[in-house]
Amino acid sequence: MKERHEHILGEVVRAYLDTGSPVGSKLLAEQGELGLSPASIRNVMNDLEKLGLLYSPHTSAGRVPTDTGLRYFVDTLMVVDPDMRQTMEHAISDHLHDASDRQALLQRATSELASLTHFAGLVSVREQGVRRIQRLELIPVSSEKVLAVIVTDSGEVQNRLLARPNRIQDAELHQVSVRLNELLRDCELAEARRRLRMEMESDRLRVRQLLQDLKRWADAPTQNQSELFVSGQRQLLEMPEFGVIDTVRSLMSAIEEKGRLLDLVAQVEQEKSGVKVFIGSEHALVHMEQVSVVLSRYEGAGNVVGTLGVIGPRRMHYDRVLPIVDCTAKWVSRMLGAN
Amino acid sequence: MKERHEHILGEVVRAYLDTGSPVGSKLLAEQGELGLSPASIRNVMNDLEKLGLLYSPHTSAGRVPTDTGLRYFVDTLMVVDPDMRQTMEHAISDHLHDASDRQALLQRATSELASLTHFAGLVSVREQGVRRIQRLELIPVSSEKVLAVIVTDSGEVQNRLLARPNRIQDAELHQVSVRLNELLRDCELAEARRRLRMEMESDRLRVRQLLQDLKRWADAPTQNQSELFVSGQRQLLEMPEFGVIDTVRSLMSAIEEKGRLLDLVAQVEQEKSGVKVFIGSEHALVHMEQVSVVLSRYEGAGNVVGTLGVIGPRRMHYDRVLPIVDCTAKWVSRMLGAN
DNA sequence: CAATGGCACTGTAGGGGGTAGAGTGCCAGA
DNA sequence: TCTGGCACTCTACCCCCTACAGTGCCATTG
Repeated sequence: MKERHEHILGEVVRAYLDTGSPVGSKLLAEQGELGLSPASIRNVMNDLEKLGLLYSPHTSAGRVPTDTGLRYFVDTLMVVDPDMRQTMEHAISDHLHDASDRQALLQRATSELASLTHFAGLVSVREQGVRRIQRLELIPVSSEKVLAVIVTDSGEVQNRLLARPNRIQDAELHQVSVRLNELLRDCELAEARRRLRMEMESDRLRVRQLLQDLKRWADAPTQNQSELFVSGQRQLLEMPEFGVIDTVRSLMSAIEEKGRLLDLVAQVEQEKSGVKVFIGSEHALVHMEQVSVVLSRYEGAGNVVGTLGVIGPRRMHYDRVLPIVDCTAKWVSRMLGAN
Repeated sequence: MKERHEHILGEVVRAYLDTGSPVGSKLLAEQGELGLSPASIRNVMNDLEKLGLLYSPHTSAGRVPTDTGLRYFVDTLMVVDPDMRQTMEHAISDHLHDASDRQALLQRATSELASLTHFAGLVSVREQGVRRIQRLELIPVSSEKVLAVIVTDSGEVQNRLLARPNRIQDAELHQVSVRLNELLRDCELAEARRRLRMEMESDRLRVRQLLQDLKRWADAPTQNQSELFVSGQRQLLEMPEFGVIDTVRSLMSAIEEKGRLLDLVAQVEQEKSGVKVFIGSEHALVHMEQVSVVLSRYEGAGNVVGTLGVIGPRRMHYDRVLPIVDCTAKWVSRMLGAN
């Protein structure tokens, strides 16, 4: 591909990203970036159309970049303004650096992604491999309830209210707590279940019911093993390309059917790191040909792995969005690593 | 108002709720419910229009009930099918009865509201009056982090990860925990702040930094003092009346600007209990004249008070939605009371 | 006197035709 | 190799027109 072709493709993409409407040869010529007459530009555009990088909606409209055209732009033509990247990085670190816990961190990450890009921000968490119990604590809450707190090695905290065994004293409860901690520390979930069952059988602790409850908890399919945080859906409604209610509808479905979107995409990038872009039909999500997804993987201590990014219209300023997603992923990784 | 007028108003409302389009005299006559000719029906409809209960979008369209018309229907004409109510009650209790904690309960309540009504379900929680600390626990998590858990008298649980004081042993940490429990038990937040400050000054515990962190936590504007759970926004997109993107937009804004919606409405029903309905412009939310809100108050142990309900199109089957909201509120109250 | 059938009136939805504008492809000429 | 010119094509939009639905009013009827 000749340099001129690349140049013109770049201009078409830029103009299209700015305006959203098909761009014609006249417009580009008047813009004066390339010092060519409309006719010459038309010739080149014709070539680009034959190459499958542009296409015209109809005879008398301008040209719109195809998915492949945008991909070419993202992969080879796009340059990221270092100043802009710097600014973004500041904004991101400002918002993330003092998050109090993992939950808060990820929540802020989504909302920061959303507010910087004006699209919907997504963050998914997945525990890779098996979780270990790092700590288990029983806290008397009332005469009938005990609060059980479990901390896993990935820094996740889970609470549950359990029934308090009859007439058990705070002190005794504390002993049970200490004993269970010895028993279950650094235990995988499966192992924990096994040990709890054994403990129940020996019933040394007069707290059969409590153990039963704990075991039931451990038995429950660990639903939040894969979570998804989303924010800024509303901003998608502001996008002119989503004037058609149908697109919004499928977009929202895709987001609400939580896992599917990210699971699907996360599979693809199992090994790779760095930012990945799925433009239009590349992600093969039905009815979402007008939608692009920009994702990056992040990692933290204790086998925490996740994917984070934004979902928005195909026509987005990739040169802005990519660095934002990239920086956010790096910061989240850093903060989870320091945990 | 004569019986015939009421009868016809009822039929108009029912037909409108079913179809969503203006209903004409011919349709009602053919339906055969009232054994009158179109002309007679027209006369009555004319009266109803003068009374402000119906209105015609234009000369040659049928009639649509006004907000006042719908209100009259809801207040005096509507009858609730007891079988239907029974079925709903079963569905609701099935989904709520085994919720593990408050958070889970309320979350389920929203999603149940949403799935039964096909509109968006809302549940807000507000701590009425001052919260007291019922229990505070410090749990060592790693060599650098301590998990602080606070249980309030309303049964709410909050976690936060704090920095672990240098070289402090588990045993000592436990002592601090016991000591703080004595100090802060049954304390209001303001009082807790005061005591923490005093404690910090005397610095008996060599854990100044930890106390500082705790105090900062207590200082933070208690954001989740008023929470809002929402689910089923997506279903709103399916409603034909929201074909116009603008309505959806304002609806989503109203929902996202969390508190405003419910706060505003909750004020109105400070003292009253039971289900309240706000039809169209009655709630005075801008751009939401086509939207109705059905709410009910619920109460739980420990000063927990909240509002719960659905938000949907003005054209909703009130005879279905009202009992659903009512039952849900009753069940949530019951379960929070038993806590 | 209440109910009805008839009739003229009115506003909307939706289809057809006509026009302005934008952009293209191609070709001849510099 | 680039450019200006020209014929061509397609859309967006405006306007008009008709079909239709439902009304209000009035004279008539039981």
